Parts: sequence; structure tokens; C-alpha cells
Amino acid sequence: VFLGNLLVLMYGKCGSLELAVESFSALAHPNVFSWNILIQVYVQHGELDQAKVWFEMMPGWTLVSWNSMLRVYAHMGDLESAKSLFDSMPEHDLVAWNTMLQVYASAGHLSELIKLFNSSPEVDVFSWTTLLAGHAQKGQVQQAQDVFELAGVANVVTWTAMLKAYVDNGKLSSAKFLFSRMPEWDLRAWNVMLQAYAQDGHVDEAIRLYKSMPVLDVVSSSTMIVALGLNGQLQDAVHMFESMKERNLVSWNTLIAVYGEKGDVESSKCIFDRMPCHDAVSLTALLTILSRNGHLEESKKLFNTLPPAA
RNA sequence: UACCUUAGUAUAGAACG
Repeated sequence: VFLGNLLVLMYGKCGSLELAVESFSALAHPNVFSWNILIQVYVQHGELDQAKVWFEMMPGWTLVSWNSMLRVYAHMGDLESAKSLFDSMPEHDLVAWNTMLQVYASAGHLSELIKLFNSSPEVDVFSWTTLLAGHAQKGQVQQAQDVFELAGVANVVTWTAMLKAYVDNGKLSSAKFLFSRMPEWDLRAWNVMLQAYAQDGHVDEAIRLYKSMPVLDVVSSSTMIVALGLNGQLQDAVHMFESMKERNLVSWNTLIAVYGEKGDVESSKCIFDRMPCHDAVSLTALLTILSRNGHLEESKKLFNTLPPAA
């Protein structure tokens, strides 16, 4: 069972729901861990409704199960269900409180978030970071900064959340300063800084940072594609795309959008056709590009190929 | 003894402002 659990987890992390479920069903006697892992896998794949179904099907629950379900509600934005689950849980640990904080944060209920933070019996770096991000998301940079300074605990995630707060609110110089003072950097931190340069049109700085990064991923690349493409270096953007070893849906969608911004409808279409699969973003991107450039008929035609909505 | 849960990154549109 122990090894079987690990297997379910591994499949879940490495992409395949089917394999994960298969190995779950292969377990002769799944225990609470197995069930918790199964739910977790579904959450990671965004299959929230199914995660809930599994949760209700479980023979028994632990704190971890309830916490996982709280997270499901957080993702669904279902504040009421989250609240009532939280209230009906027989006990709460720090993770439960933190997850509930996250519920309010993702629902955008800042005042409730603050209230709950203040009534938490105990807080840690997770709680502080959630509080910080909650303020940032509402554009309250100064308050976010206050939280950052008040916290007294900060790890690379906290620093990055603060960095993002500056970036999202157009404070590039503060962002640069903070970035230079970070005790350590990881891929996400670099990517946020890259994004800062990209959205401000500082292509050269972006390129310099990109070249100095010890690790890169698909996020770094698509960020650079936008930076290059929208700032007069479309060729380089395309070149970067073509030389990517791994692409995901976002990589493709990004290039479609960049071509669209440049009014190059043909190339957008071409990329769209080359993609291995599409999602709602790819479709709406191409639809708007077509219609904005006077290809209304073609846009309609594409729209009509869509399966009827649920 | 061992396995599970919480915070920070990229792409389209729409709404609110």
C-alpha cells in the first residue's frame, strides 16, 4: 500500500490522471493516505468537481482530507462551502487556518482575510505571505510592504510575492531594488523580474537577465517571446519559439497573440494550425484576431466549428 | 520508522472600475 500510494502520487505529478486512477484502483486496501493523494491529484489537474466526488466517497477523513477539500473550495471560489466545512471540522491545524486564509484571498475578500489572520491562533510564513499577496492583489502596495516588514519571517516565496506586488503595480524601480536585495533567487523569482522588464518594454534588460539566468523553463521563454515580439524584435521572438526544446499550450498561445498584436493574421492562423491541441485561450485569441482584422466571415466559421457549450 | 494537505511566476477575451 505504501509503495502503491507513492505510485499514485508520482503519476499524478507527472501528468497522467488515468494512470493515477488506475494505480489507485489497483490498490487492494487503499488507506486514508491513498484517498488523500487521489484527491490531491485531481486538484492538481483542475478536476475540482471530481475531487469533491472522491472526497465524499471516502470512507473516513483526516485533517489532511479536510484541508484538501478546503483548497478545492478555494479554487472554486466557493466561499460558503469553505466556511461551513471549516466550521464543521472537528479540529484545525495551522494548515487549515492558512488554507482558509487562502480561500478569502482568492475570493478577493481582503477585510475577511485580515480578520481571520488576526484571529488565527498561530501564524507562520505561509500566513504572512498569503496576507501580503492578498493586499497586493487589491493594489494595496503600501500595505503589502507594511506586511512584508512586519512579518519578521520571509523566505524566497515571500520575497517573490513582494516583488510581484511591485511589478503588478508598475513600481519597476522598487522591484529592481528589492530584487537586488533578495537573499536568494529561484526560477519563479527570476521569471517575475523578467516579466517586470517585459511589461515595461525594457527589452535589453530582459535579455540581459534572461541570459544570466542559471535555469530557464517554458515560463521564462514565453515571457521573453512577449517582450521581444511586442518591442520590435519579432524575428528574435519567433526564433526563440522555434528553438524551444519543450513547448506547452501557453507557448503556442503566446506566439499567436504576439502575431495578432502585430496584425499578422496569416502567421497567427499558421501557428494555430501547427499546434498539437487547442484550448479556450487559443480559440478566443484567434477569433478576436480574425474579427479585429476584418475577417469576420472566417471568424464566424471558426466559431461554428466549436462544439456546443455545456 | 516510512507515504498525503496550505503561500509567490508566462498567453486570449469578457465584466467591474
